[in-house]
Amino acid sequence: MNIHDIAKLAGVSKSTVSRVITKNGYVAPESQKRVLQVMEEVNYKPNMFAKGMRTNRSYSIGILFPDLSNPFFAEWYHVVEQISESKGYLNYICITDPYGKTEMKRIDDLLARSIDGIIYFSYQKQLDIITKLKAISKHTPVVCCDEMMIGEDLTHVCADGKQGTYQATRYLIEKGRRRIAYIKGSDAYQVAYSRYEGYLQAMKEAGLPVDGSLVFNGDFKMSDGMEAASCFMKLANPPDAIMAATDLMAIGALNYLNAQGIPVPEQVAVVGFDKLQGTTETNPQLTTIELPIETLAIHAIETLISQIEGDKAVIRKVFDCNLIVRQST
Amino acid sequence: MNIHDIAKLAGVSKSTVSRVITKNGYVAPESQKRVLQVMEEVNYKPNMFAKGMRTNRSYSIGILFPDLSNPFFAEWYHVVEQISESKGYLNYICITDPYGKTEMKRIDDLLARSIDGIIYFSYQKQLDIITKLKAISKHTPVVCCDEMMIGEDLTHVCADGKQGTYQATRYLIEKGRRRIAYIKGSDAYQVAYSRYEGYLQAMKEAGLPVDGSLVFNGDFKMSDGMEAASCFMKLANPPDAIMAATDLMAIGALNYLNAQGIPVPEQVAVVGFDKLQGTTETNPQLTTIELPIETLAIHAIETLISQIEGDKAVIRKVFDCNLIVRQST
DNA sequence: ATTTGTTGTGGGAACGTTCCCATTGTTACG
DNA sequence: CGTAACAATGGGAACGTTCCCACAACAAAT
Repeated sequence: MNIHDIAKLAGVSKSTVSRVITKNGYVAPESQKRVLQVMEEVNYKPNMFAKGMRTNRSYSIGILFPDLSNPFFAEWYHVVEQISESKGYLNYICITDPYGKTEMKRIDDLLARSIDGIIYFSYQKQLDIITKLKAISKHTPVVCCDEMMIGEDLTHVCADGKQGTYQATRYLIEKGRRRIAYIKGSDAYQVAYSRYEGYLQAMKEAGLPVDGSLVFNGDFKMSDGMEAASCFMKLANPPDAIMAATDLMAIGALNYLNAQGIPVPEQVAVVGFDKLQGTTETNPQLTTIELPIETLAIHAIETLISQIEGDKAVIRKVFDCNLIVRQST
Repeated sequence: MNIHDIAKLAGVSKSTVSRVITKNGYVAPESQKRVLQVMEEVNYKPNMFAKGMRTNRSYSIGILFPDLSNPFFAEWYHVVEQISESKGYLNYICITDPYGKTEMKRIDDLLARSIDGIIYFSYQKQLDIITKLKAISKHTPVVCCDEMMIGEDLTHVCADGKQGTYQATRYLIEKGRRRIAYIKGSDAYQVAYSRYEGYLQAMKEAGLPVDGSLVFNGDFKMSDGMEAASCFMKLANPPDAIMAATDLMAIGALNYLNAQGIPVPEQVAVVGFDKLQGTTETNPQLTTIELPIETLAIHAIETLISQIEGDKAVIRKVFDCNLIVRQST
């Protein structure tokens, strides 16, 4: 069933039908009514291929995630999907491996499908990908969502994890904590490094030394948090606060401290990062740094769509992370 | 840059270029080489709209999830994405709300994009959707992944949660447990009900009464598991085993029992469902029923693609869930 | 009375592929 | 040597849209 059949059934030309569909040009109210009625009756759906061939628009967006099992992405996408659908777009989701080896291939796959725009997430900063994204953005809008893109000449919408950690560290210092330990995420993840930098900066500004034995290299797992806390508390001079690059590791640390009967926050304060749902169910409730997921999602998709629909400027939006003070500090 | 330009650059006709691209028909090795070389040089990408208009194939698949925050879907999709990409397909991901109000709209959105196939997940059994899917599957392959579709005349690939729970319940009975409590998931979710049925069937077959006070209506949250265990253990005649419809609720129950100093598994055995990663880190390690996620994912996508590529039969694959015996029983 | 502008309509080219058909060599075989 | 089969090629229609263009009817302005 095509535009031609509709035209015949409604007793008009295909041009008139096209004008009704695209809402473009003059068409008599009566003709319009008849065409719409026929389209409804036969459940006419325009052919996207033919439409796309003429307009070069697919109403499809490509999104690259490094790893969907991270609840951040699931939550972010929930919000994005709703907005994009309401504006007429559907999203391709590609999972790139966390070490970025498959990103090029996925980007080419997406471009081959004439997507209208790309949203890009990654765990690592890769120069060849950045070069490619810049080239692509000359003709197809690209929105990057990693804070490692801050400073690059690419549209980006992200949160400032460095600022978040800096803020939390300063808060601990103001509350009188002096020996503040830090559980890092894996260096392979750029975001982990940014967070760590916020800690370093706050310590430095306060004139506090960063003791090497108070920095633990974790890998985001709860068990890493337990191990880190165990190492810290066995030191001759244990810390009076523990910050972790993720809530999961903070919960691990909390579990260790609870099991050992070390009072939190009296003896040791604990701060996480992410504001996972589970962090209100810990004992004591975990102080954490909130990643403004919904804000990020809304701005990412709205920025992309505005660029698809004509906005040409490079847009940079960096949102702050808020410290959520609860019982563990 | 189109097929015409390539033809001119390679000194052949567009027909020959087309033959090279589609690998269809005779073409001299020398011509082929030249064409491929030119395509490489100018980084030619065929126009999917034009291609699709002729072939009616988009190499795109639509997937409907009721809720991406459930780690099952994330893990399942990781596997599916890799396979579909290797076979030349990319996937649209739609999130339908858990109560199924937006499914119709999303299905229409997908069909408007001429997807080659649909994979459908839902939490609830809805007759109008089933009718629609059956109609669609006359021209576009549909694979359903919910066990509520067992028995319907629709291709499905799913796990048998009833069988899994049945098997685990029998195991507990064989080990001498007699008062077995069950923490249900919400009735709004078909899968929760199926699991519950397995429990009922095993109890009935063993001639054990199902005491109403030993069945708790939960809602999948960890706190529901704690509450359930608390109710159960305060009974005059408390259970000697607790099964839960999900690991998360089982972990909640375990936490309560540990906090109360009730020995697991000596006094009460605990069994979960899902085999979440975290279940090896509990104390004691949780016995659980394994949902064969990878198997489900592989068969779902391979079944769909085989149907897209010509297989016309309705295919039904139902996989067993395996009991993973660990320390909590 | 002629021009100008507005409203409404239909015809046809174009988008970039695929694939059918016709044509030309070349090889194989009776 | 004639014919059939095969290998290689190019021309052109078709897919279902959009959009430019031409044109008709009529109203308003000159």
